[in-house]
Amino acid sequence: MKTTITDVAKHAGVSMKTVSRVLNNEPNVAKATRERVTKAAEELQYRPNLAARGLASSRSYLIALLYDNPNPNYIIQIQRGAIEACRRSGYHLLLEPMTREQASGPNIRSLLSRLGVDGVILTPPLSDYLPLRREMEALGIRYVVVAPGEADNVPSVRMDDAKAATEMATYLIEQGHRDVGFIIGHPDHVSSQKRHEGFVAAMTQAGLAVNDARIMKGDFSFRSGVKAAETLLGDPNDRPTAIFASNDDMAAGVLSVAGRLGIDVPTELSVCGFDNTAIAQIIWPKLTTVAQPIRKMGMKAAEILLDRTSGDEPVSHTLDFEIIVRESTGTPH
Amino acid sequence: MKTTITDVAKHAGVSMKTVSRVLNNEPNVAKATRERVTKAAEELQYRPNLAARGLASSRSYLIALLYDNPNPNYIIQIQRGAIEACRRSGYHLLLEPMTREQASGPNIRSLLSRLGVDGVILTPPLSDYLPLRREMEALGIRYVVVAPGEADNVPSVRMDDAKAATEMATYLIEQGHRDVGFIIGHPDHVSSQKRHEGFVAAMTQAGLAVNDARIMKGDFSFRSGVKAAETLLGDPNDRPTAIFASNDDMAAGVLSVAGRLGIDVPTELSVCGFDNTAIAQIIWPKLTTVAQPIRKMGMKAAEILLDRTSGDEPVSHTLDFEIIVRESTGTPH
DNA sequence: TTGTATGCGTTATCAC
DNA sequence: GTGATAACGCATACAA
Repeated sequence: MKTTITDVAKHAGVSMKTVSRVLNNEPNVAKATRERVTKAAEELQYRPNLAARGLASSRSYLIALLYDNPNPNYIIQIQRGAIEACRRSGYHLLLEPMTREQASGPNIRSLLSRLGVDGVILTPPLSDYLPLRREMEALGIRYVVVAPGEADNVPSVRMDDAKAATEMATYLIEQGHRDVGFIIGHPDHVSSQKRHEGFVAAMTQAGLAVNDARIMKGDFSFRSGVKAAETLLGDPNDRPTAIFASNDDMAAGVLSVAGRLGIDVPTELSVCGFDNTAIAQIIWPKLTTVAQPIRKMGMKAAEILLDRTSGDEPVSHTLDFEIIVRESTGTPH
Repeated sequence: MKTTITDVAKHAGVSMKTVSRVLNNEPNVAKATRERVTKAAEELQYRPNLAARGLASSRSYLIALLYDNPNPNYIIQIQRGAIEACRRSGYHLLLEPMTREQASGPNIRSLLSRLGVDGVILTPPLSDYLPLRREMEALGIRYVVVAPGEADNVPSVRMDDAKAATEMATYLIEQGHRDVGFIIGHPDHVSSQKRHEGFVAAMTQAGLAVNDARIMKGDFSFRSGVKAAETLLGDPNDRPTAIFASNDDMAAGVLSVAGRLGIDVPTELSVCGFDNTAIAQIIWPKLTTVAQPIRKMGMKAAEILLDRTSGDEPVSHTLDFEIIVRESTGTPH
């Protein structure tokens, strides 16, 4: 039924060690032998046994993804990227959703050590959860954090929110907009602050005044986008020609208010968001927005974990975002 | 560093076999011995090694979730449920995203057998992908399909779309609506047809005529919802008092048209969707919709896999949906 | 370039 | 009830 490495060895007329060498692409095998073994493995439909391999090498060929209360799209993309990297190295991805409470509870230690995974990926908000990191370090488990708030001295993968916001605002300015409204995100998120800073930087760089009346406070919700837009667009004689919302949900809120007020987008008003979530494409007109390299972050995180050659110095990678121009922005008139 | 079963045995003054017995809750162990072993394991912070256990028992303690082009929210919820069930049994969930092409390619066989998982969960649209199922059967891998189109003779977990649509429509009728519009989903999805059938059944049961002019064809997209609503609501003198869209995206489209036309929801028009996706709560007014028991389906699927006691007869489970009433529906006036 | 012997940590077999 | 001892399938020193 199950063909083992010994069967292959017998079939190829070599020792199991040689088979092992071939299977793991180790050097020092004659070309002819290698081919013979490969062929034998093929014929016997040999598949290495993960458990046996793991036991012998004291590796699990597994890495774990830890997350809490995920934004489904975000976490799915992280997963995609991580899995892609795993497959290239014969690894598999284990899922471990957990609340902050669980992450700090007494069980986390047993959970982590029981897994016996070769590495762990931490996603927000777990990325900034220090007790969890401590635990991993105590257990000697390699880990990479995704999009941490602070630039700690740990392996991490991130995106430059401020730079992205600057670039998006600059795009708006280049389109000819001079009077741009901005809706800030939830005050508890580091990204809110950074995106706001990035926006201000772009305006300043362009020599444009940042009018406080055009800066609204939101909380990342559709509803808060609606409210901000009602204020921003309330006076027909004093409206910005563009509104930059800190995320897509709020931008969608702006769009709905514009529709209600009979303001055509993008001819009378340009609207852009941030995150490139599903709603950006669902809604109409489709949103111009910033796409975070989420999939790539997941991939890179896994790669860092799987790359055993890398030294001990923690590597921090900043990946490129992308400005996605759709139908919700244009030149003012 | 790593405490093994032998360490625990020594510490407790018994043989490793006895420890194994205790750990696996096997019978034939004196109560006192059992306690002594448990205590020793506790003190030594013993954690069983997955790989070793798997090798010896020829089980992997892993089940795999196969999916293709997932709706993020859907798959995340399936994952949550499956993981919950897995944890209760000391299992872990492996993720295997794959396209239909991959699932039918030559690699699938090696991938499946290499995994050595103890079971596989298939989610739509892979649930109805027969070649994949064949492969699993040939390999002798246990599997459960989630929400298959046809009621085959395989273990499955599903929801009754038609019944849910009937119940939702009945709710509308009970609110006093007599003239209800309906937007059909994408023609390629089995659920579209079933939801339509369910709607018609409710109307018929209530003795209400199903006016063809009130039945629109959509494709599950926001845009198609907009178009359907424009037709349905175009004539101020001939409008339905409620619109039932086959999914939330289309319902959101209806909402946006209503907003543009100055039709107040829910006082002048009731709108409801299906699926309870994120947009149902993001948008305003929040959508009345049908919540599929997605998490539970994932959980049930995993349970079926992990329940070795169940006989050979394939079990099909139909789980309960839930009608979620929010702000987008009310009584007509 | 190839082979032999041993061990990884657990479960399973059988004897006591 | 309990305990030796042999698998499980592979990797890894160490030899040859």
